[in-house]
Amino acid sequence: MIKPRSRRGGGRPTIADVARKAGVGAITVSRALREPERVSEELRRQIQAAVDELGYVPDPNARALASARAEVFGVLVPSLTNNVFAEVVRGIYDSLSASPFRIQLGNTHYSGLEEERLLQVFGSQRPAALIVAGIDQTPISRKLLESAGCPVVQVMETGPDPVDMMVGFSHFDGGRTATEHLIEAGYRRIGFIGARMDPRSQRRLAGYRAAMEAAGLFDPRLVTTTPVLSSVPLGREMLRDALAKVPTLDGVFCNNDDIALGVLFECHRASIAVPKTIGIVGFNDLDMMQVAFPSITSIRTHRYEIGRRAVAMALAAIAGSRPEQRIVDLGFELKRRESTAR
Amino acid sequence: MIKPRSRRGGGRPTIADVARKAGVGAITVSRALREPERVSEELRRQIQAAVDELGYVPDPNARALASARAEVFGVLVPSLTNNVFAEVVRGIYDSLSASPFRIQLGNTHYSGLEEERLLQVFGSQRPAALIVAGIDQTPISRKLLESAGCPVVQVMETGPDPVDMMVGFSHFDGGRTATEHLIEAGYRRIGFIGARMDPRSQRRLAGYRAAMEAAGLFDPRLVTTTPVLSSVPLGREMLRDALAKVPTLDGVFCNNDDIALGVLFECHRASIAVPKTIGIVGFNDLDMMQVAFPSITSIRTHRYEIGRRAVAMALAAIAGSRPEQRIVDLGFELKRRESTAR
DNA sequence: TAGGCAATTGGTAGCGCTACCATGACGTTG
DNA sequence: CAACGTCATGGTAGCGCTACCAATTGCCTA
Repeated sequence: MIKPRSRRGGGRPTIADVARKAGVGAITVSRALREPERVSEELRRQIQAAVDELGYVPDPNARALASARAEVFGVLVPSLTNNVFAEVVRGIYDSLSASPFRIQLGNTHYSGLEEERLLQVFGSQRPAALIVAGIDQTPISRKLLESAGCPVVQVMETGPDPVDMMVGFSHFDGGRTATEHLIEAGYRRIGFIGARMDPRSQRRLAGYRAAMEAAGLFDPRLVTTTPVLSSVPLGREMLRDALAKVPTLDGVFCNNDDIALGVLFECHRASIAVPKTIGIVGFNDLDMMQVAFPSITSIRTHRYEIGRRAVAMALAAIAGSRPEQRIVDLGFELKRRESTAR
Repeated sequence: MIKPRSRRGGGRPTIADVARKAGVGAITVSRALREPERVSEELRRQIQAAVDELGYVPDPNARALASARAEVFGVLVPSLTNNVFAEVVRGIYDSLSASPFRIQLGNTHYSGLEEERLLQVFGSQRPAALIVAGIDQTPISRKLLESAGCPVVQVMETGPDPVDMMVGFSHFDGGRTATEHLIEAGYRRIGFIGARMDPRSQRRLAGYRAAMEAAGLFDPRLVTTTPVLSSVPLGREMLRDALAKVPTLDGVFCNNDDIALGVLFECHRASIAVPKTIGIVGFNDLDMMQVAFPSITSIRTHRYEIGRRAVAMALAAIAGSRPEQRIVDLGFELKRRESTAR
C-alpha cells in the first residue's frame, strides 16, 4: 500500500509541489529562485507563477542542510540594551534586510566564557558570516573564529591583529582627544569616571592618562572606576565619589554618555556650575547630549555606520572579493558643546 | 569504487561518528541528548564521553528538518534601539539562554506591511513560538499568526481578543493615571505631547483625554502629536510647539521618557520652573528619570518582566500545559517625583 | 559533416537528524 | 505457562533542499 501523503510538517508546499505545478524538475525551481539568470525567461515566469499561487517559501533549514551553509549572520554583542550596541545591531539589521540573510543574535554579557559558549553554538549552524564586538577575544574564542570557515568581522574597535576583518575606531585616541580638549579649555584637575571597565573603556582610560601625563597633570587619585554596569544613576554616584576623593576636581571625562548625564544631573543637584566650576565630556554622543542643558561635549562615534560597513565587508567576502582593506577605521568626532565652554 | 568520505560540510563530527565511537545506534545518541531519562545510565555515560571527545554539537538545521520544528523563538518588535523593546528582548533572551531555543529577531519598523513580510518569512522556519509586540496586527498578520502552528504571545499590551496569549498592561489606564496625577497635583492646562503615535501611544492619549474630560479640562489645542520617530531632541521642539499654541500650558503628559527629558531640558533652557510653572510626567520610567534634576514623575512599566513572562508562557505551552490564564496584565506603577511636586 | 562547446534542464544521491515502527529481553498476570 | 505489557535499543525511511553529474539541444568551427 502506498504511504498516504501525510507530511510530517503541516503540509506547507514544498519545492516538489512547485515543480509539479510548473511542469519542471525540482532542481530547476531551486535554480530559478537562487540563480535566475541560469534559467530561461519562459520557465522563470512559469515557476514564479507557481510559487505565487502556492505561496511557496523555501525552508531555510532544508536549504542550510543541503548546502552546508546557513543564510545566517552570527552577531555577538556584550549587551542588548546598551544603546551603542543596539545601534550597531540596527545597522547590521538594516543592511541585511534586503538580503536573504537572517541574524542570529548573541549576548555575551561582557563575559569571555559566554562568548566562547556562543561561538561554539553559532559554529554548529555554519553561519555565512560572524560579526563580533571587540578585539579582545580569549584564545579559545579566537581559535573558534579562525576555524569558523566564514568571513569574520570584529567591530567597534581597530587593532593590529584582525582575525579576518575589522571595522571601528581607536578608543585610545578617543580618550586622548577628549582629555586634550578639556586641558585646552583650561581645566587642570580632570578626573576620569568609568563604569563597566571593559577593554574599550580601559583603552579610553589609557588615552586619558596619556594626555594627562603629557601635560604633567596626571594623578592616580583622579581616576574613579567600577566594574558595575553603566547607568545614569551610577554616574551621579560616581561624581560624588570622585569629589569626595578630590574636592578640587574641575573637569571629568566620562567613560560614556550615561555616566556624563548622571554627572550633569548631580552637578545641578549640588549647584556645581557647568562648565564654569566643572567641565564635562562624554563618549559616544547619544542624541540627548546636544539638547541637554547645558549641552554636553562628547566624542561622536559612528555606531550605525560600523554595523553597515561590517555587513558590506562580510557580504563582499562571501561574494568572493576579499576587500583590499581589511581594517577600516571609521574614526570619531569631538563635538564641542556648552559643558566645556569655559 | 567507493565514494571517498568527503563531507560536503567541512568534516565536523556527526551523530553517526558519535554512535560509532560509543558503540551504539545513532538513534540512541539522539535520545541520550534529548531525552536522557529514556536511555540507560551506562549508555548515557559512554555517549557523553564520545560527545566530549569528538566535540560533537548537533546541527540545528538537520534537527529542524527532521523534526519539522526549529528550536527558534521568532520575536517581532517595532524598533531595535528603543530602550523599551530592547529590555523586552533582553528579558526574552535571558529567559531563553538556559534552553536550547534561539531567537530570531525581526524589526517591523512600526510597519504593518513589514510585519506581514516578517511573519511570512518566520513561518517558513517552523518556529517553536512567536512573540510579537502589540495587539494591532493587520488581518493578514493575524491570520499568519493563527496558522503558525505554534504558541503565540502578544506582548506590551493587553486587549480583549488574543490570538493565543498576551502579556502586558493597559496603556489607556497608564495614560489616564498619569493625567489624573497631574490634575490632582493642581495642574489645569495639561498638554499631551506625543511622538510616533503608534497604537499604544494612541491609547495613552485616549487615557489622557478620558481623564481630562472627566475633569472638564479637555481642550483639543492641548494635544500635540507627530508621526516622527521619538527622541530627546524632538521632545524639546515639541514643547516649544505646544507652548506656542497654548502659552498658558502648566503641565505635560509625555508619550514617553525621551520626550519628557527633552521637555525638561527645554524648560531649563527657557527658564521655566519645574514643577512650579510646568509639571512633567513621562512614560516607562527609564532609570534616568529618577536622577534627572528635578527627578521626573513617570509611569513605570515592567518591560523586562514582560519578556520573561512571555517566554515562560510560551515554554509552558510548548510543554503542553496551556496556562489557565491566557491574558496576563503586569500593570504599571506611578512613580511620583519632583517634576510634579508642586 | 563530424566534432566540440555552451546553454538548459533533469536525475540521483545525499546533507544530519528524528519519527515511526520493530525487536528482543524481561517481568507480570490470571 | 501462555499471553501480554514494558523497557531499552535499533533499523528504515524520510524531512526539503541542493551538489554533482549526465543528458539533450542547438550552433559553431575545422
